[in-house]
Parts: sequence; C-alpha cells; structure tokens
Amino acid sequence: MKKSYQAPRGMRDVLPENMPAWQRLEETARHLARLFGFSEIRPPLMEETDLFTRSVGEVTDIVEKEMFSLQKGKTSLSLRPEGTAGVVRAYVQAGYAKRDPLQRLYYCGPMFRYERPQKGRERMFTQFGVECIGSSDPRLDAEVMDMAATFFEELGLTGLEVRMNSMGDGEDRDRYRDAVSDFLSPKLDDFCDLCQSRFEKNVLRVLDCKNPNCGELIVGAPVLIDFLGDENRAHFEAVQEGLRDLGREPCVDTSIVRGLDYYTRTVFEIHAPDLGARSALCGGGRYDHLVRDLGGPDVPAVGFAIGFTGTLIVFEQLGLLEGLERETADVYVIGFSAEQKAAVLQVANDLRKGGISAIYDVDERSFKAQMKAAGKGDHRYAVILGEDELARGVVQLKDLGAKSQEEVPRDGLVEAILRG
RNA sequence: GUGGGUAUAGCUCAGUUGGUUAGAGCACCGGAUUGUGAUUCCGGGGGUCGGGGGUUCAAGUCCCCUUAUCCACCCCA
Repeated sequence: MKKSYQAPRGMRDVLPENMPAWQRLEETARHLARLFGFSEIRPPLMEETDLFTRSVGEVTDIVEKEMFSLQKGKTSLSLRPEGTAGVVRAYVQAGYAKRDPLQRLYYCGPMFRYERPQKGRERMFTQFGVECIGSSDPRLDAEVMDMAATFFEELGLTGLEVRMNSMGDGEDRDRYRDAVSDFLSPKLDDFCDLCQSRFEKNVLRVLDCKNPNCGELIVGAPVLIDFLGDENRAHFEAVQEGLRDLGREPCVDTSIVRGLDYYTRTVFEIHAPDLGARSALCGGGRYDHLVRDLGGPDVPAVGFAIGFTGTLIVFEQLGLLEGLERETADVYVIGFSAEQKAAVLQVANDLRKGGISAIYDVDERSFKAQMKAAGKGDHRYAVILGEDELARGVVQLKDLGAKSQEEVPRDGLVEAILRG
C-alpha cells in the first residue's frame, strides 16, 4: 500500500488556476502601498518566541496555544502568527528611531496559527499589512483606515462596514476595565459560562458576547468613551475629523475590542456582513507603546492587517473571479505533421527571442489535437505551419479570440504579432 | 480544545431493506472530418468505494477506531 501525502492541515496549495485572484490582491496591495508612500519590508517568517509573547500578549490565545514553535539549542523560535511584532522588531534593530523615525512600512506574506480550520480561517494564511511608525498624529490613523477601506474598494468589494472605536490608553483603560468589572460582577451569575470565563480573562470581551441574554444584561454598561482622558478623547475626535476630511463618515462601534494586547486608542475593523462566522476582513489600530515594550524608544505607531483568506471568499462571492485571466503563453505554435517538428521549435524560439511567449505541442499529437489545445489554453494566437507554408517561408497567424487568420512571412511574424 | 456533518473515478455526485463483473455528468484521450479549436455524434482509459479492525455465507451499504475535510463554538485576519 502506497502512502499518499497531502498538504498539512489548514494549509493549501495555490494552484495556477487560483493564481489570478491572488495576483490581483497582491498587485492591488502593492499599488496602494505605493500610492500612500509605504515601503515594503520583509522580516523573517520566524522570530524568537519571546518576541510574540511580549507583543501579542502572554494570555492571549494566539501565544497560549496557537503558535508553531520549535526548539533549536537554547532558542525557541516561532513562525509569526501576525506581522506587527516582526516589523517593529526590525524597526528597532535597524535604528530608524534615531536616524529616520517616521517609517511607513508594509508587508505581504504568510502568517501561521495552529488553530482548527474553518470557513475563512486557515493555519497558514496571507496578510497584507501596513505599519506607520513614528507619529501619533490622528491624521495617520484616519489615513491608514482610509487606505484599508480603499484596498477593498479597488478590488470591487462592496457592502463592507468600517467600524472604529477607541480603547484609550494606560490609565483610562484600567479605569474603564474596573468600571466594567464593577458593573458586571453583581449579576455575573446570570451570564453564560463563556462570559464567566471572559470575565476572568478579558472583561471587555463580555461586552461583545453574542448571546442575547448576555446582550440584555450589559445594557447600560459603562462606555469606554466616557472614560477617555482629555487628550485621548481629543485624539479620537480628531481621527473622526480626519476621516471626514477624507470623505468618509466615521462609524463608531463601542463594542470593538481588539484581541491583541498591544492596541491603544484607535482600533478599527472592516467587516463583510454576510461572510458567516468570521466576518472581519481587516483589523487594525494604534499601538503607541509596542516599540518601547520591545526594547526600542517610546515611539507611537498605527497599522492594520488584511487577511486574504476572507477577502478572497468575498471576492469570489461577488463574481469578481470572472474576467481574470490565467497566465499563459501568448502563442501556441502548431505543426501540421511531424514533418514540421524542427520548424515548429524554431518558430517558437524566434518568438521567444522577439519577446513573445510561445509554446507548442511536445507530444507530436494530431493537428486536431493541437488546435484543440491551442483553443482552450487562453492563448491569444495560434501559429500554424504546414508543408506548404514551410516551403514558401510563411506561417498562418490565427487570432484565436477573433477567429480570424492571416498569412504572414515567417521572418515578419514577431512584428505582425506586436502590431496586432 | 469542544460539538455536529461528510468521506465512492481528476471534479460534482448516484448507488434500493447489505447480495453477481461499482454508475452518471463534466474533464481527459481517440475517431467521425485525407489542412483548422472551444457545437454535435461515436468510442476509450480511469475508482475496489479515505485507512484499519469487526459483524455476516455475503458490506460501498451495519458497528468500532483512526485520519482528512467542512460547518459552528472558543479565538481571530
């Protein structure tokens, strides 16, 4: 019995036929990054495990149970479960804070989390993210949010919701947390089991419970905005102001609580309402203390990450896959019989030398089979070569889309194609 | 980590209350058409039914285990 292999759980092959959609997302991301003046950065896919523990948060699920880690000698390395930690580490290591503090950086690549796969969730997934490090100007928060929204708009994704909130900072957040605890604890027993454990682990998540019963119990709970200090409140207002200046109406949703510990002040999410359980396509916000926490100077930052998994699902749902073409050779060279074998090879070679991609049938199949292959391979042209053409130094150039055909001299083929 | 569904040709799926050589459509290959493709017609190759164990005279069809996958919870992009 032979063993058969398959891709590791929760990881999938992106086959050539799936590639057009991926390339579309990647090109859109790069294009947008360029428009907004961001530069690409590529940190390693692995970092010291400790880096993620410090940044993402010790008690988060991500570091508690979702990291792919390996021990080599005395160091524990982990595949990155998210992109920000590595970028910030690189920022600090490169010494940007002193020589060129404001950095607009973006990345696009795979992340890894050891989770149970489900719709919109994989163990290896791709994220496009930006990190704007070095300023706390609220206009940057607005700009970064606008950029994330623009990404989806450029792709043609409609019906998405951009929601924002402020989580405050340091003291206001602690005060708020205490207030929520005080509000909840008297009736804690009435909450669902899940909320009871949330209460212990991350109180604010109780406010996010989908259980209708819990939903009623939290009516009247303290709202974080009321706990913001003057400065943070002003910042929050300014971010909304900035969004308006960019032509976007801010949508404040006080239930948004990001899962990663490093967020401060502005947080936001972009949702696709009808995507099922995992509707957030993008999450982001400000993290003003992460650089400092990772051993750098006290430098503020803001960023977001967009998951390709969910984005691709919506992309397909909206029928945007149609019209995307798979990469193939422009020309398929056909010989009428095996007699023209050498000539076919030479013509293909001439085309390639002339900068035109070309392939031909390598199995010496029948003329009909070659025509068939040319017809369904998304090639633009078929170049047909028979005994007669060979003798006269010409070829038949057939436009496979238009179904038209013309005879052109063999040495003028490249020109003819470039013209047409 | 928890709960539920599914696992039959490359793909999408049929397969009666367990019973002879496991089917269809699409795809693939070839032919009808001795110089022309994505329409039509004909033919062909390809599965031992995810893997292992059990019940039975007999299992794709029942039971157990296992693996994978999907959906949901948790959490999150």
